Amino acid sequence: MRYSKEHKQQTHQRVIETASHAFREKGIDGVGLSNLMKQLGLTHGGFYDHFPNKEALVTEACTCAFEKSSEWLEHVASHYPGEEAIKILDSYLSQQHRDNPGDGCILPSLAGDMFRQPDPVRQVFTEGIKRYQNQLAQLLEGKTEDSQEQAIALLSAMVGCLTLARAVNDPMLSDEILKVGHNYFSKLLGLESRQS
Amino acid sequence: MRYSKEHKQQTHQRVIETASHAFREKGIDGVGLSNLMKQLGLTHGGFYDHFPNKEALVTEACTCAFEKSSEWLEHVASHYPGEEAIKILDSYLSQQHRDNPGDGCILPSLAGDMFRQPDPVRQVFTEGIKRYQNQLAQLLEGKTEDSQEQAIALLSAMVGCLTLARAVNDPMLSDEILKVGHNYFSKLLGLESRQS
DNA sequence: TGTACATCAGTGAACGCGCGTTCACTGATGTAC
DNA sequence: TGTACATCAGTGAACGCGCGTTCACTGATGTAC
Repeated sequence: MRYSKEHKQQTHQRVIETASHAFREKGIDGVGLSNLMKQLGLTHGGFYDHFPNKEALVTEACTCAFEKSSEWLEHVASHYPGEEAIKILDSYLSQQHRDNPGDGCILPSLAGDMFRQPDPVRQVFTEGIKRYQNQLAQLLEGKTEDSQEQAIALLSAMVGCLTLARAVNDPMLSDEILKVGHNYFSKLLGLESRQS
Repeated sequence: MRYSKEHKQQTHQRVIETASHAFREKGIDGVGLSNLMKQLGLTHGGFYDHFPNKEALVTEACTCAFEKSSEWLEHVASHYPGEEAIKILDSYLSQQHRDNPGDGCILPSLAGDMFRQPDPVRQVFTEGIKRYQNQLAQLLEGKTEDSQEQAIALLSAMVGCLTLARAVNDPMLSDEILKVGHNYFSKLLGLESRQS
């Protein structure tokens, strides 16, 4: 079949977005290219018209996931001026986020495997984390003097908290981890005094 | 070959301990049973004299890793009375720990994959995390009223911090993540005022 | 003390399976005349 | 407007590979006599 000029680009983008979701949900090794293409109504052979190999897809899919997080941060920044930080905590440490890894932040899903990945993928993560840090720092700016440091501490804490909340199979413990994390990490930001 | 009575038990234990290290270093899917047995000077066929399947090894190896963490906490508790919390942070967020995942805490290595694992493995993690929380809480007891909550918040934060420090391939950023995490999370514990 | 035998931890060939990757092919469509 | 052709996104059989798992076998050793 021959298609319009943008058709191949669209397919390329669809593969990336489907993969981005699937990787977060099932892990990188948990997603086979054959199954992935089938999800899109295509066959596995066509994959190599779009990417030289699986690793290239992984880097593009991770880039895409970080991009989504960046957009989310911008969205929060523009819609909740003055209470960005607490909104980020609310959303990041929500049951909704915990229960839908495929739609959420890539860090709790895949960061734990990063030190075992080839360098191009780690590179994408490194840049993604730096960008995350910068954007968070911007939102915290003015509230503290060391917003860059606060940003990376907050990101670390949120990632760990969501990771543990997902890991346990006891729903009550999981809920508690989210609740306690939300409570303590807002203290970390000095938000406690603002709220009370 | 026929051996002394304890010989099989010893082999069983050696498999578990080698696997426990290998899983943390290479991930569960990254460790093949054939290679694992070869590391021990055995052949892959013998594996099934010790375990019904790989999943059983995974649960035993994870249990073993949590046990090691528990011993480490006890060690800190008995050797640094009065400054347990800061010693835990020092050690957990150290370059040594970051650079040796195989010998370290299982959580930054494998917790991110747990929500994709079968239930028996998640069960081991759930119990391990509860035990971690209780032991940490005991060390914090007296310093705060809500030591259970503080314990799980601290654990979350440390796990996330080490995970990100390992994920990035920029050594300076990685060091900074550790340093900033150490700084901020000791604030979270109210240790800052104690030290200054 | 010496010999025959039972035990059983460990061996290694073989299995089916899904993986990433390759490649000769297809066939609908845009284009040239 | 109608026809022949070139394009190229997508097809699907085939590849080698490592995986988890099975199983008939081995052979050193403890034990019985």
